[in-house]
Amino acid sequence: MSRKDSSTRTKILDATWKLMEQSRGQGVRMSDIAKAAGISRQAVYLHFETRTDLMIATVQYVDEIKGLDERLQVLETASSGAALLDALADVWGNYIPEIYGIAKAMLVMRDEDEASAAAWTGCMSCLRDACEQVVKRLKREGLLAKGWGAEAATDMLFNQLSIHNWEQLTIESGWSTARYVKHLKLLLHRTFVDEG
Amino acid sequence: MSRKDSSTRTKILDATWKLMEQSRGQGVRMSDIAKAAGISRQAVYLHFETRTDLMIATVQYVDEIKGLDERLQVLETASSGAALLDALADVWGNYIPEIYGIAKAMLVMRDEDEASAAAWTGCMSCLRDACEQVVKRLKREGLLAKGWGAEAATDMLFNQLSIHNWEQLTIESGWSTARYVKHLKLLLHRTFVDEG
DNA sequence: CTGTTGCTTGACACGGTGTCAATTGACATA
DNA sequence: TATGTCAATTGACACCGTGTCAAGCAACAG
Repeated sequence: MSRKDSSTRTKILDATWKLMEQSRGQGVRMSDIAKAAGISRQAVYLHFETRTDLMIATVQYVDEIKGLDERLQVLETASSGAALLDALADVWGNYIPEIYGIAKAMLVMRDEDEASAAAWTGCMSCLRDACEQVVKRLKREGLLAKGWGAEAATDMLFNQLSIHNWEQLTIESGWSTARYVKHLKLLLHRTFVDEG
Repeated sequence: MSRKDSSTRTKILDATWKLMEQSRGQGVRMSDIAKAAGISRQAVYLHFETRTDLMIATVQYVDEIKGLDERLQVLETASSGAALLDALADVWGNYIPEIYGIAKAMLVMRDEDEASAAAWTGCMSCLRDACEQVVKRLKREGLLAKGWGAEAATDMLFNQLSIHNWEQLTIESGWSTARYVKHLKLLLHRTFVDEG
């Protein structure tokens, strides 16, 4: 498709993705990636200038394949603000486990790397937009709970969807994804939806 | 007091703490700490075997001085489960900014270091206990909202207090601590307290 | 005067990232 | 068939941060 789809490049991206998922985004070296891709370590640098570069490219690669954007489009069909909240929790909550490895790697890098931070924020913007839409819809329907401004509610909703939260509840507290989604929905409804 | 209170050791702990707060827990090298403590880099290793060791000791040092335990004792005096929730949000929400630097450093290390993870979990256990107490109290009073078991509510409450959440809302979304505490309380009440 | 204690200095090993130069093998084109 | 180009290989090396080691030094105690 694009100018840069040499099969080697794709092999590297696939290898990176796979290793990141396997090791939950940690302890993966450039040499591991090279080995997994079946090439020399130096060849990786022929395609990606730095480790950061490679990670960002991988995130975009995964994003293209997994298509969060498209998944979020089911939100268009929701019949009410409350239904929107559920749909958002479903889509996102089931998406996280599919991308956790590379996402975690990005979360780690972003602490130390300006470029990673920017790239990640970009990736998350479509989710943030979705949060904003949901809040607006709730407000329009007069169902946004008392005490929440649109802005604060958006920030908080977005915050509730953070990967760290999923991480703590599933990996640390041992929740299943279904349990996570179920209680997330419960929290979101009680928090944001006014039960007239 | 204890066997290990040589003034040099304290100097190192103070320097580590200060640097961690200044740089938000990142990019602090052993040599930086040594310089800040006014000693040679090697002298640090005379007191702490590894970087991990030093971080754990610093966390305990800060914990002793800041005394989260004692602060949480005001919870004893709360008149109701709902008041407990507020008190918990107040105490913890105002505690985080005071220890964010070293806490962030631990959060980063714990991803790669088993010992750090264990130490951090230990530090957080008193907070988790507090969460459990609050939930139990709510339940006893019949005010724990429908849909929540004691266990799930505890996990979720603890999760809501995570430093990552504070980090995202304040540093990323620009909230003040007061705004954070206020909306945290709002969320906690709506989520967990049954308004008959 | 001797030992011990706490620290200094300087050198070094290791692991991971990133760079560089020389080489090879495949393929296209004249 | 000769030539040039492109992608990849090999091996060496620099840089950084952590952690180790050995030798030395200054102060203080018996």
